[in-house]
Amino acid sequence: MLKFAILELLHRKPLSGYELKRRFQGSIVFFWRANHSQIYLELKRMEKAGLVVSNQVPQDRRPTKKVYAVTAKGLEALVQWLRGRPKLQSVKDEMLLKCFAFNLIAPDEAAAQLTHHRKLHEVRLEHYIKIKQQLEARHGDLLETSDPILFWNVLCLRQAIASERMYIGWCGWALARHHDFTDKQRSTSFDGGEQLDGRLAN
Amino acid sequence: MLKFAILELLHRKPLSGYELKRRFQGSIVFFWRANHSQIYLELKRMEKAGLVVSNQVPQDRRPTKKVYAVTAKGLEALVQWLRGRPKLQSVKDEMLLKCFAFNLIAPDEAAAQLTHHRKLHEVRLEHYIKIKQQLEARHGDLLETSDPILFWNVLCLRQAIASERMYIGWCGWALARHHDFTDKQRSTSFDGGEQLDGRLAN
DNA sequence: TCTGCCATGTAACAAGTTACATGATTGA
DNA sequence: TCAATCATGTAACTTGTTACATGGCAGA
Repeated sequence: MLKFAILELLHRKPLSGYELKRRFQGSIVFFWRANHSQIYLELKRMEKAGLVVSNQVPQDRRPTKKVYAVTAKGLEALVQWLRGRPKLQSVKDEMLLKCFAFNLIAPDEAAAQLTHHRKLHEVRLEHYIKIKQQLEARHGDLLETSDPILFWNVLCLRQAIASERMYIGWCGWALARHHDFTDKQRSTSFDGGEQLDGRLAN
Repeated sequence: MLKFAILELLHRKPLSGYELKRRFQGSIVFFWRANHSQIYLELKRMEKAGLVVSNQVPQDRRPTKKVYAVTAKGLEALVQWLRGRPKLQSVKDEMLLKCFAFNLIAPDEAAAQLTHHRKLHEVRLEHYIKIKQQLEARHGDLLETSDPILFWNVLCLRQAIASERMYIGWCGWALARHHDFTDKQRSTSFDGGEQLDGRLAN
C-alpha cells in the first residue's frame, strides 16, 4: 500500500526519496506513515516494476538527488487501485490496549497515563490546525476552492482534525469517569463510612 | 505487542489459542486484532519465554484443547508494560489514503466510495452497540459498576463507539461538501451559462 | 571544528498476512 | 453424507522497524 501512497505524492510532483520522506511527515501523515529505509527500498522496487522512473538531478550547494516521476503505467496502477473498495482499517491502538487492563495498575498511574496521552493528541491536533491555517493563508476559504486536489486534501485534513478532537474529548470524559469511580471505591472499600456502618448494623 | 494483548486476555481467564482468537473477534477488536496463525506462534514463543504455561484439557464431545495460563513472570511483564508510556498510534487508513487522490477518479465514483465506506462503519458501530447492550443486560448501568475490569472495558468500548460515530459523521459531511463542489464545477466548467456569457462578452 | 541538515542506502529482525494442511465432532 | 464449527498447526511471503553506515555542505 505504501506503493500507492508514493504514487499519489509523485503524481502531484516528481520528488526524491528524501523529499518523499518529508512529505510523509507533512501532509500525508494523517493516514499513512513510512520511514526512509522503507521508502528507498520501495522506490527501487517500483522502478523495477516500471511504475516510476528516476533521474539524477545535480543541485548547487547540495548533494545530487535522485528524483522519481510516475510513468503512465504507474498512473494507471494508481487509478485502478483507487477504484477498488477499501476494507475497514483494523484499529491498533497501544493506548487503548493498555487502558483495557488498567485495573492492574494504581488508579493514579492510570490517570497519569490518560492525561499524558491526551497531551500527545493535543499536540498532534495543534499540528494539524497549523497545517490548515497555512493552507487557508495560501488559498483563502478552503471549501470554496475550485482545485480538486486541494479539495480532497482538505476533506482528509478535516477527518484528521475531527479524529483528534474526538480522542481528546474521550480522554477527558474517561478521566472524569475514572475520578468518580475511584471516589466511589474509596468510600466503599476502606474501613470507614458505609462499610463500618454496615458491620455495626449486623 | 500482540504478546501483551494475549497476556491481558489470559490474566482474566486461561484460554486456548482457539478461544483467544474468538476473543480477538469479540471485545478486544476495538483496538487490536490478530489471526489465528499469529496467535498460535506467539503462544509458543511466550511459553518458551516462561510468560505462560499450557496444559492439555480433554473435553467431551470436542477435540482436546491446549489451555494457556499466565505465569507470575508473565503478569509482571504485563504490569511493567502497562506502566510505560505508549506512543501515539500511527494512523493507517486505506480509505483516507484513497480519498487523498480522489481527484483522479470520476466524482460519482468517489461519492460511491464514501457512501460504501460509511456503510461499513455503520455496521461496525451496530456491532459495538450490540456488545454494549449485552453488557448492560448483564450488569445494569455500566458506569455504576464496582468491578474495575468491567469499568475499563466500558471506557474502551465508549472510545470505539465515539470513533465510529465520528467517522460516520465525517463521511456524511464529506459527501455533502463533495456534492456542493461538483455542482459548482458543473456550473463553471461546462459550455453553458457563465462561460458562454464570458466568451460572448469578448 | 562541530552540529545539523541534506541525501541515500543496507542488514537484521519483528510483525503480520495468506494459503496450505489436518482431523474430530455435531447436527441437518 | 455434507456443511459447519472446534481445534491446531506450518510455510511462504510481505511489511515494517531499528540500527548501522556513509558522505557532502552550511553556518555558528
